[in-house]
Amino acid sequence: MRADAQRNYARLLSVAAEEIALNGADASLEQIARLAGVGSGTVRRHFPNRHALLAAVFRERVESLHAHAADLTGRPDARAALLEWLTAVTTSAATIRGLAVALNRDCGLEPGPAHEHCATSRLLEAGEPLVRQAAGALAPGVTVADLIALITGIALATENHPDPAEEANRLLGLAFSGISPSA
Amino acid sequence: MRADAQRNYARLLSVAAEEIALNGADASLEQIARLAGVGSGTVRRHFPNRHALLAAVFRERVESLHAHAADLTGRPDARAALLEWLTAVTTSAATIRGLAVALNRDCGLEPGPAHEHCATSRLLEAGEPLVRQAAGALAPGVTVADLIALITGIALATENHPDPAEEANRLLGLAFSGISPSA
DNA sequence: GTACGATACGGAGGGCCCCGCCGTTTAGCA
DNA sequence: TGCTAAACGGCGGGGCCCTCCGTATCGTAC
Repeated sequence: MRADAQRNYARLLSVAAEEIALNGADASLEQIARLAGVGSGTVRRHFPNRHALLAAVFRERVESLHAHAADLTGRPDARAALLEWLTAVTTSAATIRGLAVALNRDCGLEPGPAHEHCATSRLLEAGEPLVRQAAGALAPGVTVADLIALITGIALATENHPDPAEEANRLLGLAFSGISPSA
Repeated sequence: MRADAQRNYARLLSVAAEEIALNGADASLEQIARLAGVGSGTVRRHFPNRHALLAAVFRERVESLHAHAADLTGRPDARAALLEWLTAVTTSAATIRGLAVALNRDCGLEPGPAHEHCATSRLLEAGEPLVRQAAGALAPGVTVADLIALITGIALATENHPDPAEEANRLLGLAFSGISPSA
């Protein structure tokens, strides 16, 4: 990768992060190009579509959640470990504008090599051991995918709330323990 | 309202319903105008913004859910009644393309007279008695708003699933009884 | 230090969309 | 039948996405 390409890539990533934080996942790619001082073609060269840009912007955060999950595996209280991780994911999804949308969208991609390395897949990988560990304490049939879908949904639904993270975590807590537990 | 205006309104509503079912809540307003055989100005005259169009398109369905809730109040098993209604709402939100997005968006409106009569408010009104009845069987602090938010989120998150309604209801069931009930 | 090939860049152009506006048509009443 | 207010259609401005291609720049080989 040429030096100027690297510079532009970094600039774009940083500007895109700000712009997405400001305007959500539908931020204007042309505006990002303008703010980064590059042509619109350069954006599309580095990121062939919006999804690629979102993935790149959120990559670090997703990796950090991945690492967090790794830290939690093997904890004596598997249920608490799972809940801690789910809370961390929820907080990120509800706090970081655009992340929930990005997670939600890459569920709609056709399978393929790109799909295997997308943010959602990384989260599924990360959470799978935690779910397996806690399986005994979970309702039958619960999968990591269910939990990630639920969190994504909760984050999307609380986007307009005054305090998204708090509200999202409250809903997560309700769903985890049960809205109407006395079955 | 003049006769021609009524005709156009009806045509627009019907065309919009099809087009939204096909392309989601972001369907092109100009395309709707074209299909209805009217000018784009006519669309904007009847529906000053996209949200107004969505509200009108989904009005009947929301009213039907409202009525369903009324039918269920007073049932002996309050918990089952609530769950039945939530299931109906979930099925609608997951099946009818664009409805979940519409519900999610009108949470973001500034308060005002329009906000009081929006689809979400109608659902809140409808569900409130059911929640009150079932309060004894619910986790402390649960509100109708929580449940509607959760359902909206679930519907958004399962939009890309092969069978959205089934998956959405499965997630609803999990959240209702608890993902990890043994608290 | 220079010359060259590959790589990356920028921006113009086409298509679509939303939105505001205004001249024209038409429905409904007198 | 004539009139007026309501409703209509579509034009023009602005924005965005996307493709494409001539140009500038980087890095290397000599």
